[in-house]
Amino acid sequence: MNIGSAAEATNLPSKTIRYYEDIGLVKPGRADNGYRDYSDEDVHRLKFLQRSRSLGFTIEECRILLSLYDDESRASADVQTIAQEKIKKVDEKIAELQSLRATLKVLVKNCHGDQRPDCPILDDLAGRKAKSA
Amino acid sequence: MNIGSAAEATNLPSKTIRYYEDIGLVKPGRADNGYRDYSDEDVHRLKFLQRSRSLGFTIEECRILLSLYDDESRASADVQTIAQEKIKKVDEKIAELQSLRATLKVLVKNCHGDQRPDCPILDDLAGRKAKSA
DNA sequence: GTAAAGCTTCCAGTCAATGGAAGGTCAAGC
DNA sequence: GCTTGACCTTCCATTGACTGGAAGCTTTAC
Repeated sequence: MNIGSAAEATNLPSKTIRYYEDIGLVKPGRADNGYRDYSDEDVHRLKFLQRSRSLGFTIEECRILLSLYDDESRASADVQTIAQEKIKKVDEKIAELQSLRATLKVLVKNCHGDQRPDCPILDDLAGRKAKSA
Repeated sequence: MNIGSAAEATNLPSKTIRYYEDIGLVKPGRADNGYRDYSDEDVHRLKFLQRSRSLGFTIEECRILLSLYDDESRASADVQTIAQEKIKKVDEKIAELQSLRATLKVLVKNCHGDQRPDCPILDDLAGRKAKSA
């Protein structure tokens, strides 16, 4: 299977697939004409990568997950630990964004949003104390 | 004021402050010895940048906000629009992370997390259908 | 035969810094 | 006066995970 078909099958851009090869995540064979040739197994690994990347695992985490996937004797607990750590990180990120959102909301609410040049958002960014709304 | 003091005053690393100068966001003067010399106004701009970056505005958005800040005749509505767009992006990101989190939770829940080699998380990543928990 | 699509490699750029090397300057202590 | 260390300078490389583009093959379609 050529890279274009692999790209279609995995929903990954060809560029990304070549990049994954560059960093050693997949090792497709080569056809006589020099084109990359993806086996079903290669495509499977690419799908694995697509799914785990879309779940927010970093490339290095994906590398570990793949090696655990390859390791017939791995402990299921090892994988669970990685996933749990990822959930924790996601939770932290969500909390951070929510706090950010709250601050932005306050700023927008206090801003009259018309053609006048005075703007409470800029005042806040500049560190000036805003009048209470 | 030397860069170290400016860094302390703004809670930004010196490296970052030099970078902001590189990309034209602040233009400190120079002392006779070649050291950067930050005026109160410079420090003020740096604080503005620190605050707006920490609120999730990109560098380019900060550049626009600063130019609006400099522009005595700007309309408050322009700033409000930028902030509202940012809120929308933050909302999208939060929703995405929450969906991600839900998926990870399901995976972890279905995983027995012991020393056995079979692992529903890897099965899912590999695209195999998991047995319902 | 020729044009387009698809493949190859290689290099540069993205974003927002961050790290480090090589070297100049300054203040304190002896 | 000398040394030590902190602080400053510039410049270049690296991060993460791709993405874009150029130059040049091969294959496919008509």
